[in-house]
Amino acid sequence: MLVKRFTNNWESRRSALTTHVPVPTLRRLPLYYRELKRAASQGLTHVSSKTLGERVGVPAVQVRKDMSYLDQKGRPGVGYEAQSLAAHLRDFLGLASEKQAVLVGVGNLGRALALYPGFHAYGLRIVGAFDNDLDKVGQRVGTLEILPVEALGDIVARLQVRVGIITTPADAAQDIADALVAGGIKGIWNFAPCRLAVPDGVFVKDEDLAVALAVLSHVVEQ
Amino acid sequence: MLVKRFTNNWESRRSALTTHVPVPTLRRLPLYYRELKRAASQGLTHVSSKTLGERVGVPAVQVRKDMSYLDQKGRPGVGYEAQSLAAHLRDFLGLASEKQAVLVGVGNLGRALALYPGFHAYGLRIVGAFDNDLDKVGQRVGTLEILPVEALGDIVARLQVRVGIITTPADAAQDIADALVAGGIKGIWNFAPCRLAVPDGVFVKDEDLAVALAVLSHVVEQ
DNA sequence: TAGATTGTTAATCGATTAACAATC
DNA sequence: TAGATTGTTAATCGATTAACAATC
Repeated sequence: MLVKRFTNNWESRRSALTTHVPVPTLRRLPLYYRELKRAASQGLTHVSSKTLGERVGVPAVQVRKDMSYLDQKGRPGVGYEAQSLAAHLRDFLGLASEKQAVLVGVGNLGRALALYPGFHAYGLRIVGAFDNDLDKVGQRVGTLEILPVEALGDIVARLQVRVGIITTPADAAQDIADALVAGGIKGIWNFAPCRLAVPDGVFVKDEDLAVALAVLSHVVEQ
Repeated sequence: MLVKRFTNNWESRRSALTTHVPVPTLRRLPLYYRELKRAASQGLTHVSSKTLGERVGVPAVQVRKDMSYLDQKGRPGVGYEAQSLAAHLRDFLGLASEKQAVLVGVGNLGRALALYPGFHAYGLRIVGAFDNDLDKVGQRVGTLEILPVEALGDIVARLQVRVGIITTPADAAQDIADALVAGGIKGIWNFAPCRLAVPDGVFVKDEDLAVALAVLSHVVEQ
């Protein structure tokens, strides 16, 4: 069932993505995970695809189909075991193992992300914050000292950091991406409003708030 | 070509969305807009679908197909007129007219969004910031005074605010959504990690950072 | 057993893309 | 004109969903 597939998706590119699971399914998994944990914390041992679907906003059959990609089985007439399914999703999504990340661009957004406590639950730990503004260098965001961007590639390489978060203006983003790639980064979470050129094997997730805003804007307009 | 369509998409729900344009296309439009403006500012009068596609990360034929949904014509052998196409996209997306928004939940993320200057270019103006923490009420974010959530519904109704931004914890989000809806809101940009129940006609755009993070996490894992 | 629910196949739906004639 | 590029039809691709037998 292991399928090699080319993903041309503009919002999550990677040259040759080898995976069991369609990207739309992959995006639903964290939602299932969230609701399974919620159910478990409420003392429920089992959750049906119907219930889970309602809480996440997809049809029951979609839930079952998604689970089939992961080879996760439920009990007919009963449902899925909440705890163990949550644990499987957590492992599959790689939320259990801590992943180090660096954040580049300590503006308002960068600062908010650096201070956001929720990432910890998803296994992300920001171990370095960088900025090219020498006035900011040396200051702190939370417990982190802001470092000069010149040190970026070196530190990424030395600490073997896997994830880079770019919260710089658009015109700086490509240089930052290049430095991250040179340091051996695996994935980039790009909040800058531009497309990044990266080599094969580096995954880019664009998080362009303007895109969401434009869609919202259009729909609200009339 | 006006088609009534039911959208069951978990990440952008609305009961009966009446539109010319498929949602995937709609999400590419702001990217085209961005690159067309960039091209125009560099003095280019025309941009081909090939060039535009390259900058946005989609095939040229995709660009042309998307433009055909909007009845936007290019000149064979020449391309699309950058200025006028950008203007059309701006109008279509409703970026030209200013839309008022309220923001609820002035934590780190809420504060960052409230201070984010980029929204202005997309026609969004945050006219109110709310929090249920009485210690925060009366303080300022930028030029805005933080107001108590009790005043939310009333102010939304009085100012006829169209957009609500929720940056509260998950357990508070539904109550906030209810208050927004009661005030007559049209669209909700929901950063809280939960699904909101809203009546037909209210559009919800979920912006769950954990979802992006989980996908990134999975891909980077191995 | 009866009722609930799963897992999977096949049908459907809709977006992407290939092909190519039309046009500047 | 020749070359570039558009616009659109039809083919393809892949995800969602309906249907239903299997199972607890």
